[in-house]
Amino acid sequence: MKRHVLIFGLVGGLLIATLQYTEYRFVIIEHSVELYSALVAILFATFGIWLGLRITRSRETIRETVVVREVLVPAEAPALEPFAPNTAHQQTLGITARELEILTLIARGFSNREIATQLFVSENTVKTHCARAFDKLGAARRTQAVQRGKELGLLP
Amino acid sequence: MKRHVLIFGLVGGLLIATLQYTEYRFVIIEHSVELYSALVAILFATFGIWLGLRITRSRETIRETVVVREVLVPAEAPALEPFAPNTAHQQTLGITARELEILTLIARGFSNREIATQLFVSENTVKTHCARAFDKLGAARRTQAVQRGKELGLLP
DNA sequence: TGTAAAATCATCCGAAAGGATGACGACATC
DNA sequence: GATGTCGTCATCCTTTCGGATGATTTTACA
Repeated sequence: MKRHVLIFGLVGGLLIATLQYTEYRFVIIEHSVELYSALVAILFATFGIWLGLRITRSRETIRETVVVREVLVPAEAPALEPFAPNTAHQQTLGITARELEILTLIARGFSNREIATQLFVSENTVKTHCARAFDKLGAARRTQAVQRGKELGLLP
Repeated sequence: MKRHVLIFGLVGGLLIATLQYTEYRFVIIEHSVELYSALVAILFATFGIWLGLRITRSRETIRETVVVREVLVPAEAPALEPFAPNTAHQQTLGITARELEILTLIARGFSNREIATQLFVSENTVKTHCARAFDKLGAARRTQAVQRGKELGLLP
């Protein structure tokens, strides 16, 4: 904690030094004194805020060690339901069955190559389906496509 | 954190230096001081905002983990909204809070670059966190990591 | 005060993914 | 027979990811 005060003083001194050094030039430009003082004020204000945040931080971390260690069993075992994809959204978006099939495989974490192997098609085909599905979902990445798919109830 | 102070001082000094250097030109262009002051103000404002976000970030993440653990205490009632990640699995796998944070952003479909922007860190850092999280989860791809994370109750 | 864990950042390199585009055959429908 | 959709496959090119590795800084804790 001592270090912060030291840094504070150091920066302050440095600013004051530069202030003294550049003072004369600023006098030449009339009315720039107010500007300059405002700048310094802003500078010190932000720095002060920073310092305040910095100091108040270490106090809250102590609380963390107190609370920990409890629990288990979030109970996350949904029944084996066959999952019915939302065909309404699927059709309005124009997503074909094949594209949805590939989307589910993407959601399970398979790569394009693995998907191609599983479906007995070429990797290029998978990529084409991907591109079309992404376009229809408005997704730029497969993770985004998965997220959108789950939002729309297309994926389990 | 020392680096921030250094950057702070550096930017300040640089600005003052350029101020000195360009002073005469601004004298020639009469009364452009207002424009100049506005520019400097904007600069420092953005810098201050950046600094503030940068500083408060780590504190918020810490506070978040505290809240999460407090939520976990009533284990019998599976509350719907605030989603409590399974800390048991998280700790046995050695997944840190930061890694989990990045995992959730991955699950939401963000790219590494987007995540880096949101968290105010470099893309390289995000990639490092990714690599470690993937390793701990036994995942080779981000989609796979998301799938594993959901299986383990780490992600909503 | 020293240490260990965590977080940060970087570089190199190869693999994977994505965009754009064209093409071809099967099949259904009008 | 013309048209349209779907599935298939390809090439070229760019971007993104991921692995490996090393380094520094910050934080927590003993």
